[in-house]
Amino acid sequence: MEDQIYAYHAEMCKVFSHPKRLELINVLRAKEMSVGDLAERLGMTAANLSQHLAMMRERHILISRKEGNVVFYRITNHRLLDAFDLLRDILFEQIRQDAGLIKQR
Amino acid sequence: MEDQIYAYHAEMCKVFSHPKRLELINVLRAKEMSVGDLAERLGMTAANLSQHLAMMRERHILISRKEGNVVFYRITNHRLLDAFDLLRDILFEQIRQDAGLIKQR
DNA sequence: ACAATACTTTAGAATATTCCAATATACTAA
DNA sequence: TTAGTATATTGGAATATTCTAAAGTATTGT
Repeated sequence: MEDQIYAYHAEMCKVFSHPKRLELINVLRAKEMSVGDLAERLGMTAANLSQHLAMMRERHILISRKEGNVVFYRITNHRLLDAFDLLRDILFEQIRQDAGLIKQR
Repeated sequence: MEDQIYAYHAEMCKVFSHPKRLELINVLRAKEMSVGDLAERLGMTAANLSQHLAMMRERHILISRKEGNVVFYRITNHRLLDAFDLLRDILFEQIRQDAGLIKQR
């Protein structure tokens, strides 16, 4: 039971463990976007992007909306951005500290 | 440059993307622990655990302290636990919502 | 109906992650 | 010095992730 929670937790975190998926989340911060626009913005093929989008949709991180021929994606729960920001902040703190250790010598 | 940040960000998040590493972080929440005790608590071989510990050490998530024969590990930056808790919370929220959708039918 | 556009899916190769088993290292105690 | 304990590292097999290329689906415009 507890193990199951860790497993789900890890599955959700896998979303964050790819640079392009992080960029995607950051780009969708303010507004929804079409697959085509996202592909251009991120410099990826539509096929590859679509795979990432699918895995994030399955995990309920993103939802899509179809308008004619075009599919728009947006972030499901904006608290996810709080997690994104917090992790990035911790990273920056760490980088500053590591830099400090080098300077000290 | 911006790409580099996403790459580092993703590297840090990989720590969270394995159930046993999450459990490890959660167990080290309150206190440092020896490798032996951790191995027993998590039900892993010392060798396997040691590999996870090494990757977390390299990313400066954990630090170790040696006392005689025994190595103790602890969390470097406790803000990481805030991220852990936030992500878990988002997960629970999601599970509740998904359950709600099923009940509605 | 046909071609074009936007996106998705599938198959498979390349790469990365994970685990186990065996060996290596560091320290302690006899 | 030797044996024992605790941890780390290495090599290799099993599995998972990622990307590319090609084919598939849905919708629009002619």
